Amino acid sequence: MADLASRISKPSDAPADGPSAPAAAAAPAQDNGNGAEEPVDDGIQRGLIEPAYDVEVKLADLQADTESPLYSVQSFEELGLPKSINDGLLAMNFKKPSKIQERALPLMISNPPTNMIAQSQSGTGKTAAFVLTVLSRIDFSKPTQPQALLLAPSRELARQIQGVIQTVGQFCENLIVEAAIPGSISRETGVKSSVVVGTPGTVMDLIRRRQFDVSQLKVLVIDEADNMLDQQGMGDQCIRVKGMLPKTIQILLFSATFPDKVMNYARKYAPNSNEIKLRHQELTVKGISQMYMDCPDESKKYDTLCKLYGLMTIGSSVIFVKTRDSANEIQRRMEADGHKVSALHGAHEGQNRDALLDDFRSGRSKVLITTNVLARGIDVSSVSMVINYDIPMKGYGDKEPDAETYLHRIGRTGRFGRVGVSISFVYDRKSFEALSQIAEFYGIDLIQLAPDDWDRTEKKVQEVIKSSRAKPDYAPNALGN
DNA sequence: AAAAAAC
Repeated sequence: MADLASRISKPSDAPADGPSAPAAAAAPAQDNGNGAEEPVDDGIQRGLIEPAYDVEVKLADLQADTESPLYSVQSFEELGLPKSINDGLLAMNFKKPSKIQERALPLMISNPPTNMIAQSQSGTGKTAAFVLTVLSRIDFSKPTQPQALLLAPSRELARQIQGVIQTVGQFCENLIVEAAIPGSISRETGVKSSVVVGTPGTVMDLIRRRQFDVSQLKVLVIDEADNMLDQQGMGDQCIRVKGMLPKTIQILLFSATFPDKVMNYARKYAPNSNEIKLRHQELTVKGISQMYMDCPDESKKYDTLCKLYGLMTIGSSVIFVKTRDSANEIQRRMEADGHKVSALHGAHEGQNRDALLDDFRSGRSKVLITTNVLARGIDVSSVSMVINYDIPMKGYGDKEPDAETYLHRIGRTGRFGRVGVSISFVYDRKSFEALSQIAEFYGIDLIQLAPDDWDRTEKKVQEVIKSSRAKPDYAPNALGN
């Protein structure tokens, strides 16, 4: 692959240009119209960023006809939730609803229950929004009667959501939350909780074995819904699961991305929904400084990765690769080269996966090499750098860049107003053009880094990462850590 | 040509 003639630019080249190139950051002044922000000259955002946010709310016919529903709330108290739930929010240091929460929550908790399709940038509080809705619908006097079902695309995300529900609901008496993931539900007893968070296959299995009584379910939440409904296999399972649930169940679909094609499925799956949708130019998170490294050939990607190790461990970092095998291979080589890294993917045992992620969350491990299994939803506030070792491609044959997965991957940093860095590796025309198309899709510029100008790379990355260590003054992450 | 998700 070391075809020097085919690479786009030498490391020492001036920033790439041309309409389809990821142009070097061209001094976008951040101006929120109130003059409070200093213009910056390098495209790097510093400190805590209040996300610019333009929601488009489309009301379901039912609610468009009524005047009563609140369209926006300024505080959680206004929602009129039980004190136990408000106490949970307080304990998590959730002081004020995020944008998505203030718009979506009143629509979701109102009666009669109405379906919702909600889109919001990564790290802006979607999880807490649907968790509050779920808790608002639970009758706590029936603690072992399943009343809410939440589906997620990976065991890691299901466990994380389970943790958020338990934390927000810590003052709710008799709240039991179970994860329906492989190995978690006892074969003897079956589901014995009011809230179930699971992956589609296991949930299907439990329902078929009659170990999960779905007759009293009030609400179905599908997180990462575009992925869940679009994926072959998971899409079918989601449809079958829905077919077995009460017809009146409230359906809530959440994601940071909803490609047009999948929006059609979503509207069929959750008919007559309220909708909150963003234009794709508004989907990138301002706090994430998106960079790319133009490597001379594929083998230099590994060398570059090793050079970045010192910067990766200032905070925590996630390295995304295409396959399980390359995750293992890079881990093996890095360890042989004296770096401490771990690798998490679907070939590992469930318990091993749980332990690896727990170590990463707690900071015991700081560099995690992984596949797309962790691209979506995973919330670890200390992640200050995301590396796209391989540019995400969709479908068979790697023909098309996967802009949605790119956005979800980089969204593992810059959570809740924090700042972070993403570095995408390109090394040939194909990877360069793929990244260019992604940049064009979102209407963004990427900051170019050159492998042989290490001083500049270090400076660019450090500027962001050091400021990311500052404590946020609002909205801690969804796990409250 | 991948990953994920069930037994």
